[in-house]
Amino acid sequence: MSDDDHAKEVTLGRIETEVALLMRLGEATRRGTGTMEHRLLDRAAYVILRHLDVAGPQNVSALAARLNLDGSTVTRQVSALQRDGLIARTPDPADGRGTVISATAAGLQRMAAVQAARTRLYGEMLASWSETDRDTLAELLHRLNEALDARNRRR
Amino acid sequence: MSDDDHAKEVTLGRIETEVALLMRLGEATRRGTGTMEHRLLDRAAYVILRHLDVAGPQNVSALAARLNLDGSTVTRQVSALQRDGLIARTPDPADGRGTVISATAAGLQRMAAVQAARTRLYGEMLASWSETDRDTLAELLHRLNEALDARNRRR
DNA sequence: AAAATTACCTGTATGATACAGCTATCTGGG
DNA sequence: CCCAGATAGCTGTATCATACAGGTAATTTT
Repeated sequence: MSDDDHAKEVTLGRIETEVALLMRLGEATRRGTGTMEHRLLDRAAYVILRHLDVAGPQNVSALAARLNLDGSTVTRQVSALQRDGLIARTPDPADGRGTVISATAAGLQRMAAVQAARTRLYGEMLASWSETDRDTLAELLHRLNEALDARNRRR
Repeated sequence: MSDDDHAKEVTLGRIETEVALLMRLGEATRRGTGTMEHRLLDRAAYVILRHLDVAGPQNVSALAARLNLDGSTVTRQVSALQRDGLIARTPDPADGRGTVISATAAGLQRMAAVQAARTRLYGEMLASWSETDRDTLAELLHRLNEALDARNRRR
């Protein structure tokens, strides 16, 4: 193995390490902030509402595919969200089997509150960072996610 | 709000979005690769073995504190790992209450295999990236994790 | 119009985790 | 030296997120 290959290997190992760590820390953070605004929405509820916000009303299968979740999981999450009045189910006019899920005003508001709390948290944590570094992090994370997503979908 | 503040806000929002997405994609990837080398170790087992590898034998409480997990969770994970012969429990000579957890050769080997598989995966996914970008990603993720960790511990 | 597919739901199982309570051990102030 | 309180680890129990398998109803294909 050449020196270059070795350096590349080391870097990939570091990325692997840091992503694994981030997963754990992210979990812990989500749980730790539970007493505050976060407990308002659990994990899946948040991502579902976010997705409905950016992508608009859609049916369960579309959500499941987009979020890499089993349909049954989304069904249950959606049921819980409906119980809490955060989403509404309406029959799909174009397909009698389908139900269209749409976020309610309350749901969007709740989601926005959690989002704001989290953004604030990142603001505090990254207060000492340069704007350039923050920007670069956002950009590289975005590209990493694209790569992960592409890989997940391909297989 | 000044233009600068606004830009900062936007960047933080992007980071929040991308981290949330990464959590979901990471989960999906972990599950999706389950048929291969990954199924050899479940999530917590991997991080425990990794930590034992880098930080050496230690007792349950130390592991729990380091990994931001409840002691009971670590106890159970460790029991499963012991059942599979991947770690060994020995009484702590310095403290009759404690048990020292150490990775076995089999455990380290298993962990290394998973690590290699994941590193390979990142290599494929990030094949088109420049070495500079990969390096920057590793560095910024590291700093992000430090920030998250500091925040978790403070509270 | 029968067959195949799709959408959603429900039953059931698994895994990771937390919290509360237990026992054994340790430690520091009288 | 001894007891009160702290600590280490374990076990019981609960919750949550998720998957897979199977069911029903509606749709699409042939």
